[in-house]
Amino acid sequence: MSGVGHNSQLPSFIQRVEKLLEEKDALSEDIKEVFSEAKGMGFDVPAMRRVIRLRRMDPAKRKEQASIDETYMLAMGMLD
Amino acid sequence: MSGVGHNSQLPSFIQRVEKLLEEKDALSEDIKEVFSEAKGMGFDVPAMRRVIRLRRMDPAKRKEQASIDETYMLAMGMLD
Amino acid sequence: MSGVGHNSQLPSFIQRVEKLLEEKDALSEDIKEVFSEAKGMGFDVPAMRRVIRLRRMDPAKRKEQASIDETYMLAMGMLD
Amino acid sequence: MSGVGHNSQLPSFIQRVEKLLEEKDALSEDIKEVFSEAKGMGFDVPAMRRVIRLRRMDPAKRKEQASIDETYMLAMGMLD
DNA sequence: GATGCGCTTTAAATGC
DNA sequence: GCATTTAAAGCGCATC
Repeated sequence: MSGVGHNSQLPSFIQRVEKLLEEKDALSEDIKEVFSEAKGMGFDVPAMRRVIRLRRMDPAKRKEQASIDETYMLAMGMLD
Repeated sequence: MSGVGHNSQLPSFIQRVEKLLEEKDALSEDIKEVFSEAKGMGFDVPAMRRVIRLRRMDPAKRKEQASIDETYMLAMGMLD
Repeated sequence: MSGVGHNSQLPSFIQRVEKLLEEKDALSEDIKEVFSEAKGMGFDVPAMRRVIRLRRMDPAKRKEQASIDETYMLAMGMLD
Repeated sequence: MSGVGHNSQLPSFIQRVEKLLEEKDALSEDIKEVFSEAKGMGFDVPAMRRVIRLRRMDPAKRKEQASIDETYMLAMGMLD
């Protein structure tokens, strides 16, 4: 069974989430505009996304992953 | 070919995006907390998400979809 | 630390997975073709997908979800 | 408007897709088992997935991407 | 060992 | 074909 919450409280929760979602949407728009501007100056947007993802990773974890990847690629003959 | 942009301008773009992403992350955290609070009061969080998704859809589109779905479900014998 | 596996065994595992992935890709292609054919006859593909998704759900679970959704939508004044 | 297709034909399309989906599910299970076996022998499954993804990319495209990534990372001071 | 759940990441699909 | 939006998969964790 689900839903023992008092349903009169539901609108408040829903509206709080919706307000936050609207703010998220606005930020997504802002990000899109930055990428659009960068693209207009000749930058490669997917590459920018990849770099940003790497920068957001923990550096130690990133190095560890790169090390394992290299080991596995070597074992697969992908580095010759 | 990609990347004719002047790379000295890249850090500015990247940093602008990263700042916006941090704000998005903060909002995601806020949303998570609202759902957590709602869950603590007995609400069904996946159901809340479904309702929110419906509310964010264009009403006309929502009705149209529901109508088609019903037609197809009827054709599939799912409504007996 | 990761990767105590004997790397000489890695290619076998990788190739087994890749073969299975190719078979999955072929099936995905087949599915795409069925939808394409259906679309060509006037069917609404996204609606078909929604119906299929519903059919793949456990019926009891589906009913339970629909019931909760209705309760919540009622609480949100979406059913008037 | 959607749905000019003759609905008596819908079940056939739906069932064809569902059959293919079941086959896909079976393959997904098989893949999961291979990874589970590999994991049991000490291999790093996420790393295996990354390697497989790289292997499935077009080599020229992969090289091109790596090159751009390096350029951008250099511009961001991530390679010092 | 397998089940469920929340979160993250990845892939697919839709629409322009 | 490309970009956005949406759905699915995978992973970690907790539990039984």
